[in-house]
Amino acid sequence: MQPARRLYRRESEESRRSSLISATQELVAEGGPGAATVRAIAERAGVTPGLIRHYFQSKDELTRAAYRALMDGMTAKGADAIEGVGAGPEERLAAFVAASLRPPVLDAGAVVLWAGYMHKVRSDPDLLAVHEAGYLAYRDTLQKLIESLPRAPRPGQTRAEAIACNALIDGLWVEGSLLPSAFAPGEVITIGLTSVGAILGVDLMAHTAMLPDFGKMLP
Amino acid sequence: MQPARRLYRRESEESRRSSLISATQELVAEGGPGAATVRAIAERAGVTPGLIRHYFQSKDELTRAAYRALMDGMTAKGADAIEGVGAGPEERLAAFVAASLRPPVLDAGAVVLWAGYMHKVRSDPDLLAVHEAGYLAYRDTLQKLIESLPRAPRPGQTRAEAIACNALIDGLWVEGSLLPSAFAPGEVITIGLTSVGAILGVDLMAHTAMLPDFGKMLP
DNA sequence: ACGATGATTATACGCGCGTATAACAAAAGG
DNA sequence: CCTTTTGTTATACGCGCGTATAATCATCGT
Repeated sequence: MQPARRLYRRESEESRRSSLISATQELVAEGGPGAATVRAIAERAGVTPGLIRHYFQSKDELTRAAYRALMDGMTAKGADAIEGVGAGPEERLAAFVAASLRPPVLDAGAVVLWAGYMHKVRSDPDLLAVHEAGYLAYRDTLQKLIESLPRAPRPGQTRAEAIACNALIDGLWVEGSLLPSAFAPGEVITIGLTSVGAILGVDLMAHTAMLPDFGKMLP
Repeated sequence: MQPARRLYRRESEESRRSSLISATQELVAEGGPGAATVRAIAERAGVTPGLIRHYFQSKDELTRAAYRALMDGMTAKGADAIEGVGAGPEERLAAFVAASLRPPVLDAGAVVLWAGYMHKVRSDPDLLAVHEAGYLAYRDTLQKLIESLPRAPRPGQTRAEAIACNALIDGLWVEGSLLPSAFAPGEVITIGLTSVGAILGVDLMAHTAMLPDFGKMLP
């Protein structure tokens, strides 16, 4: 008598693909790129290893899909944050900055995941394009928010400001996620708002009334 | 007749260790953590794989040594930049910022190397300590430079400013290295100096006369 | 009810990994 | 010049990797 063959249900292609992509992201976030083996991914997704190659031509293709999904998700969360927020340009910008420096965007797993793919971004033209598109999309959103501020900028000024604010937010995102214990609650958001305001010459801290749970964090 | 045994020279422990560490760093920078196998490292260092285990108890120990060396090297380069620079606080700060945003610190290989170790930083207490020490040392240097500026800061202000400037520099370092084609020559340094100045309320661009080759980059 | 379809499982293969250990030879001492 | 020491090479082992392919059975159209 041999062991019973494993029972299973058929699922839609979309469901399987997203399960496998999520499992890949989780494993990379938890243990780095090396932890995302086909066997581990399959186990996390509740299937057997062979199925991966039924939906993706190779592990590399799954890897690319997971990176694409990460980038899309991050920009989507940023866009969500300025949906339905009051009409004031300062308020909208403050909401965007704060959303980028708060979970689920501010998350150690996300940073490790992003970092884990970095070397592939350099060597794989396809992934480089994904990265560049994601980066520029984020920066473009930021630049449009900056342009809507009531100021009279010199030509080329908003581009430089958008790059600077983007870099500032990125840096806070990384260190705030990686060394959360080095910061007081809400400190990262406060520093982000204050500094973006200083770069742009506006007072964003005066427009934080609508940020969820932000008032409670301040001393 | 069997193939001749490979000739070799004996070398000092220090020389071997640093060769192996350099080889590890190069390989991670070029192809990510997965490319730094014991066989590849040994070949790059001009030895055979077994020698690695003569100088390091395990590959993991070599990995840790390589990360430590990266962090030490980066902070050392930052400290070098303010050695022997004119006495003005603004000049010294400008030199420090510029040095962080220019090769050899601004380098795609260094970013990939740094990113490649990120997941280990989270899971290995030893590496986390190295990272935290390096991060805080850099931030501390920055904070001391900020405190030397001719201003009257509120209590706690310089800490927040140092965090912000550090994050800004980090973000520019990453994107400037990863997407060099997205920036004009010297643009990253200009944006860094302008934005750090804006955060601190000083004009650093007025103190760039002593920066090597910087004037030539401006339009 | 049942046969066709293809999503899913099961099994196997070859390769490169990190590691362990024995054989060798280059340098140093007497 | 011969012996000792030990830095270095050579070889092997077991494991887990990504991949390939065959067997199976859940589902669906008729």
